[in-house]
Amino acid sequence: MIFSKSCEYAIRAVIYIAHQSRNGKKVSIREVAQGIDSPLHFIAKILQYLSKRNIIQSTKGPNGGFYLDKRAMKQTLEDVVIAMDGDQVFEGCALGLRYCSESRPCPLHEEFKQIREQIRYSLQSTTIAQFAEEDAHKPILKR
Amino acid sequence: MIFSKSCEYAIRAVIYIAHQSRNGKKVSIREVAQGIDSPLHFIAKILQYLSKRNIIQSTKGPNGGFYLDKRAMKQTLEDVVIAMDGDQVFEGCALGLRYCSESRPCPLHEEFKQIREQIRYSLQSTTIAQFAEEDAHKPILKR
DNA sequence: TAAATAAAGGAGTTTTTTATCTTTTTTATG
DNA sequence: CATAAAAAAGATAAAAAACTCCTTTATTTA
Repeated sequence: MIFSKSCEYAIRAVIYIAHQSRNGKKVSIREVAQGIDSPLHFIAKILQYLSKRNIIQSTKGPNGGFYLDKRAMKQTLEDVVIAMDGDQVFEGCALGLRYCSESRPCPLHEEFKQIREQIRYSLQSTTIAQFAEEDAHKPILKR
Repeated sequence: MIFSKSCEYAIRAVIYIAHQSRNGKKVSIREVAQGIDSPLHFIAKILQYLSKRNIIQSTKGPNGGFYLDKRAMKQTLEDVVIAMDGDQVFEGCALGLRYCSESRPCPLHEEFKQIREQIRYSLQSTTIAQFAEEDAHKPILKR
């Protein structure tokens, strides 16, 4: 698995919220959980964390919920991934070797450097805003 | 992390054993653990498992240890990874969605299909035998 | 054949990740 | 201001992954 479960849920949630908030609509924890088919209480924690990290926004009380402001819409999936899993996805050695680096590469270094770069590139070039567009995700996330 | 810790150790161990067994030398658990800087008892379990799965060979008793026969040398790193982590590394959806497939792709499907293919290709094109060669891994695994 | 060596096997423990439940705080509105 | 709606916070719990220890079995060799 490239991303942790938390990170997978986070990405799915951000995509869902982006899509739902295209008309300024806010969504509750319950809606997110149903919309992306994730455990209610677990996604609650994740949303709370993403909110604290300013990846998403939230307001309490009636008509409150989670949404994305303009600034947040400009972020990329890379930001979400880094918030959740840090940058070992892009930086870490495939063999888990601490010493591994450009100057002292492990046997798989060159191969995986490319792979990591491609992962980073893919995530960098996908902005959250793209998911807000009308049928940006015809294949809906749920089920 | 692309691979599990067990898988990382497994790859490192196989590379190490391949290199050591280039003159028919067998290596003990202790040697492997030191050689690749891994927990002794943990790598013992992994080697045991790899041996049962016929990824590596072993003999008991004095002068025994782990080694690789001709057939094993012809395997690729893909075989090692599949033995340890199964094929979700190559097959699974980046967002952990069960429904995700060619006919019903998730929003990141196409991007990650390429990434997974590249991972598979890299591992397929790296045979164990390559690591047996004299300075196939100048940057030694240890430390 | 006894002793030593080395892996195999079985049975834990610890740590991390994933998941749940309950209480508190904030906010809107009748 | 009372009530309800919603997220924030805190405290556990369950499951999985990582890691350890002890006993058994197989093999060599003196």
